[in-house]
Amino acid sequence: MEVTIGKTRAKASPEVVKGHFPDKFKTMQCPITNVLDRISDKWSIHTIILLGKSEKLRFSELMKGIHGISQRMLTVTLRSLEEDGLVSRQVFAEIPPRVEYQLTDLGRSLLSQLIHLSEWASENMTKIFESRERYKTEKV
Amino acid sequence: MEVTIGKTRAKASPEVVKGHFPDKFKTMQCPITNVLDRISDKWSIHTIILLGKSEKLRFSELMKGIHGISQRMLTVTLRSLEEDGLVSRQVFAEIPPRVEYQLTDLGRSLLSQLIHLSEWASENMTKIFESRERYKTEKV
DNA sequence: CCGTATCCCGACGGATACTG
DNA sequence: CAGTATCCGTCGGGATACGG
Repeated sequence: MEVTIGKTRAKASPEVVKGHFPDKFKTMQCPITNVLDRISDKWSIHTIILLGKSEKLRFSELMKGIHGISQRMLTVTLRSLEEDGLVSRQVFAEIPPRVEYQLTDLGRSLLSQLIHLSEWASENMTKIFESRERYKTEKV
Repeated sequence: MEVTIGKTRAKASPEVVKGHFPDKFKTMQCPITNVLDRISDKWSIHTIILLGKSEKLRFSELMKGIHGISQRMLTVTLRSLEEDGLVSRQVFAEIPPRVEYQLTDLGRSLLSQLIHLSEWASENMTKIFESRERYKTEKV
């Protein structure tokens, strides 16, 4: 597995090469990096894991389930998950409006990976915290 | 597996509750979130994967291997990986100086998780890119 | 209820210059 | 070589207000 990071633009104009890279160049990065960037997003991970626990969830249910997320970030997160085909969105023409989200097959296949990752985190966080403490005191 | 996101401060003073949360409160988040935050960092993932390919690597070798990273971010990344006990750092008292980094056992156990994740990414990125294209055209 | 639009602050991280 | 220190632009994302 070859992972190329950074911008893989062939030959950009010099004034673009220097300085910061605008958003439009992000899509031209290494594909794996590109995909991992989305996946590794904090809110995305938790949204997917939460959706994995229930078949379908409404917007407001997700808000309650993901402690600390703002309405804006939930919307943004759900849109990009939908864009990537990981989550499906169904709007009901009712009053009051109802919108239901659920994982797609692709989303569920990612879920299992994320569960492994978060299990690793929960199994090893004690070691990590101990290591941080050790590092802190050594620094003093 | 219960995942609590966000700030779990019990009762902060009102003027702190409102507005942004400074760095010092990040450590008081949910442990799993806390650990995942570090792990899901773009540069950390690639540093770990690169270190997984070789037994030991020098600072300059890592610089070359991780395309696009700055000296500053490599230093910062390596320090936090060392702090978390995922990477070990060995300094040789030579002129010119030599510093070698390698994964710890903990780091290697994380590596296998990350490899699974990036294999998932490379297996499914076509689907994801197709989905993004579809989304884009639907939006028009 | 489920968003979108706007404002705005502060963290992230690149560029650069300097050391042991 | 392997960093550290500083400056500073960019942008993620919270708060808020409003729309269908």
